[in-house]
Order: sequence, then structure tokens, then C-alpha cells
Amino acid sequence: MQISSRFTVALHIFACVEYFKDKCKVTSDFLASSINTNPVFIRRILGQLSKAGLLKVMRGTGGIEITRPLKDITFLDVYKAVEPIEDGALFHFHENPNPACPVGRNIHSLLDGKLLSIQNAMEDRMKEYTLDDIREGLGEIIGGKDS
Amino acid sequence: MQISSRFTVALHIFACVEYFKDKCKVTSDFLASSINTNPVFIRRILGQLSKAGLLKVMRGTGGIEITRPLKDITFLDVYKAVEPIEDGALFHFHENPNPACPVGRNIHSLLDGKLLSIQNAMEDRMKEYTLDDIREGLGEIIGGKDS
DNA sequence: TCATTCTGAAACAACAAATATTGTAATGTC
DNA sequence: GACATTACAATATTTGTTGTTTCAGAATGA
Repeated sequence: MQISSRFTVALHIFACVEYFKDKCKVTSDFLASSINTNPVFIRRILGQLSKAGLLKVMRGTGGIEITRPLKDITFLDVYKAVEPIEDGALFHFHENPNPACPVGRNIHSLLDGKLLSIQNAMEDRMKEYTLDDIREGLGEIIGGKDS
Repeated sequence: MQISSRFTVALHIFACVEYFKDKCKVTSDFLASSINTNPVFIRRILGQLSKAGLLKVMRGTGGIEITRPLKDITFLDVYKAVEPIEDGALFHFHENPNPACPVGRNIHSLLDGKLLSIQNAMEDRMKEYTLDDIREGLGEIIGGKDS
């Protein structure tokens, strides 16, 4: 199963906000057109991001403001904001293994540590990338020729 | 979004097959009862695992045989067998970003490398655990007192 | 004050994936 | 051939994602 597109869409949003901040007003309609989806979907994600304190959305007038320096927002911050998994576990267990079975009643204590370590490996790598890397990468790709 | 329970169920299956191999015949019904789900679900996963060459299911007579030494089957092998993600990408992009937007047409080349690196961090950690670790852990937990 | 523009939120539909349930056919052993 | 078991197909239920519509509220500027 893939991780939902909300994560990559959120990164796309940040990229747009940063890139267009001096060029034009960035609204949910504008973003929806760049991402090629509908404005409500964008607003839902914007809601999650602002609830997490990563940006602020101006009501009425429109426009989006990133609340922290780009290098202080990691991919993990964004991921956690838009993928609210219950109790934070990446891996889903089948509920209620049979307690009468020696394997069934011990499977959790057997696997939990290992699964957590796998999840941590992913999240630690997510911490290594920040929105500033996106800004920088975008500058390199687009350079002068593609604006 | 969580990764489907097929992965943890598959690990549970291997744990049972190993633990009960000398004690009783392990059938899909037996497994379903330990995991507390239905036999068909188990069979589908068994089908994926045997298609991947990790085990062999005896038809008619019943019983399951692991085809390789436990230490030669990693968590990643199991994961890949039961989570067949199209083109192997963990992260889902929204399709067709707007090519008329400088961000939209570059978002993929901007993010792909970073996302792949995150995915690789997870998969590399998965390679570090093998089914032998499960057998060992189960032996420690259950020890002599819990059989 | 009023019109405009925009966001926030709710309701609903379409769709896909995960899981459960059931029935039937095929297979291997005895 | 009888039996136990798996394989396969069809279907239902639930849940999550995404799209669509609608309406109320907030900021701004004329």
C-alpha cells in the first residue's frame, strides 16, 4: 500500500508558496491548478499544515505564510502533519491474535521493537531533508532559464 | 496511512510454521485461528509467499515448508512478497502536475531522489532482520515455561 | 456599507483497497 | 473412491482517498 499523496502534495504546496511568494498571491485555487487537483483537497491539507503550525493561511484576503525558517521544517514535520496515524505506528497489526496460542500471545512483544526500528530508520531519514533543500533544488533546476 | 496487515500477518505465519513444525500440522485453518482471522485471507498471503519462493504449501495433504534457511529470508523479502506496490514506489504522487507551472513540471525531478532515499532507508533496515531473529526471539520469550 | 475574493467546513459521491464470507472445483493421500 | 485440504471465484462490508457542491464567515477595498 502506498503512502497517500497528501505528503507529496504538501511538499508541492510548500515549493509553490516559496517560489511564488514575490511573484503572485498563492491561493488554494492557484495551488490546485499547479498540482492539478481541486481546491478543496488543497484546503484540507492546508488545514492540517496550519493546525501543525507550519504555515498560516490568511482568510478573506488569501495568501499563505510559512511560519518558520525553511531549514527548520523537515520532511518529517510535514509527514506527521498530513499523515495522522493512530498511535504513530507505521505497521498495522491484525487485531486480537489468539491468546491461547503461544505464538499468538507473544507476537507483539516479538515484533514491536523490530518494526519500530524500521519505522525509525525511515523517519530519521525524513528528518535529514528540509524545505530549504526544496528551495535550493528548485533554484538549481530552474536556474535562470526556466522562470 | 498504515502499511497493510499482510506484512505482520506473514511474519506471524512464518513464526507459527517454525514453532509448530514438529508439534502439529500447520494448515491455513490452524494459522487463521492463531492470527484470529479467516483462512482465505491466510491462503491469499500463503499464495503470495509461495509465488515469491519463500515457502511451499502442500496441497491435499496440508502442511507448509520453508524453502530456505531462516537466516536467508529477510523482513524485506517478506515485505516485497506481500506488498506488491506498482513500480516499487512507496510514496504516491498526485498524477499530472501542471506542466505550465515551473514548480509543477519540476516537482518530480526535485523530489524523486529524496523520496527514494527515504524508502531505501526503510528497506535497508528491513534487510537487517531475518526470520531467524524471530525464531530466536520466540525461543527467548517462551523459553521453557511457555509451550 | 457593499461587493468581491477568499477560506473553512460540511455533506455527499466515486473509487479503490483491505478484509471477511461463502461456495465450488481441483489436488494429493490413503 | 473417500477424505482432507488447498485453489479459485464471487460478493459484501468497511475504510480511506479524492472529487464535487454548497454555504457561511472573514478580510479588503471601493
